[in-house]
Amino acid sequence: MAGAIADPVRRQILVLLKDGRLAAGEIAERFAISRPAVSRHLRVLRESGLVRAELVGRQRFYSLDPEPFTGLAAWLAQFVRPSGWEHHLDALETEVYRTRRERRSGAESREEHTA
Amino acid sequence: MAGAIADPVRRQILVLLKDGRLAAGEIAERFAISRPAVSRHLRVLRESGLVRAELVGRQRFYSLDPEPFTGLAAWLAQFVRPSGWEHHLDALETEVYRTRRERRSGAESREEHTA
DNA sequence: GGAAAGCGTAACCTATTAGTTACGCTTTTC
DNA sequence: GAAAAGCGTAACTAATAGGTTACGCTTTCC
Repeated sequence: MAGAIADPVRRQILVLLKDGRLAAGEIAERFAISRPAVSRHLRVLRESGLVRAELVGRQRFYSLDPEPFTGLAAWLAQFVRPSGWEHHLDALETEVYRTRRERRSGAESREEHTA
Repeated sequence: MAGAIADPVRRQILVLLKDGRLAAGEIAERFAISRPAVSRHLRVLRESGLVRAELVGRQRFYSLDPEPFTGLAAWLAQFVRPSGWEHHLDALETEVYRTRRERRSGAESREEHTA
């Protein structure tokens, strides 16, 4: 996931998709690189779950899947101080975790390990 | 910046520094890889502004610079659904829990669900 | 002053990544 | 049914990333 966002082309693709779904060709023609190159970027985005493909005829429409972003946002929230909804995330974190733990009482006691 | 957090070792270093400053050696001994390898990760983090080094005697203390995180957080905010607390909670629960668990186990080997 | 501690850098090797061209498979169009 | 449109995949190449060992520079310690 974090690796998927590391590439500038992929980040740009995500921004493009923010306005709605686009066919693979429509995405590709907005970049200087070859179409297969874009196609593989799309595959990376697909495999990391950031994007979903929808087959319509011979076209492949790509659209954002916002869910995985939340994970990174939550991770990032550790480092960002109080502002916006990230703060809410941070505040919720403890609560949510506690609830979870209580719910699944007594399983999986993963221990620390300094590899 | 985005490239800096793409690497799991570097992400882990950032998490370590969340609790306060650490000398280069203290950081390095928490990883299985060689000290020079960690040293170069630290350089990447330094050059991307996520971390700052402070020379004390023959030691180099590293500490977080939280400011650059805000930029990525802002970029990321574009993609997170702005509506629906319920949705947030539901979607976040798993992620937040996962983050917590990673924080405790210190390893982080997940993060690839490859649809 | 010399040994050792603490870190960074250099040189080198390998695995991964991002790009290219060539090609093949469906679906539409005429 | 043949041509063309739309996309993905394969094979290959060049660049980059991340790891290792060897080494050099300061600072502390005796």
